[in-house]
Amino acid sequence: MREREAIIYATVCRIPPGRVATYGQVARLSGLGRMARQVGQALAILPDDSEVPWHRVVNAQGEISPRAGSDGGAEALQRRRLEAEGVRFRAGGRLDLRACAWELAAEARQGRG
DNA sequence: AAACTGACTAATA
DNA sequence: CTATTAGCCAGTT
Repeated sequence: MREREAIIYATVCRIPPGRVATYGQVARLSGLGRMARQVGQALAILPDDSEVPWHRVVNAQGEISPRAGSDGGAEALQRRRLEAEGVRFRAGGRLDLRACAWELAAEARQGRG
């Protein structure tokens, strides 16, 4: 396990249930700057049943990022897990980042806004 | 070393 | 909204 991956996993584990974060956001919060792609790579080597809530990471478009060489099983699993946490998708498989995006500042506000 | 690839993102038309 | 372009960085061949 490389250090970078450990940092990324730690950050992903900080995403609360029912909320999502973007790859770039995770990279930044991990102090990795523009390494959004590395976040994806780190999550890619993760097993589907990992304790890391990888399903709470989506792309900047607010949609589940398509995997390469997959039948869509992982994407379907990700969506099911998010829906199970209360994240609701809009038509087109997209979700409202404005509603369920993980905002650190919101942790203190808790509903104000 | 060079080329290619990938669970990305922002800007532009 | 879609499509294209440019930037990004690490891993693999």
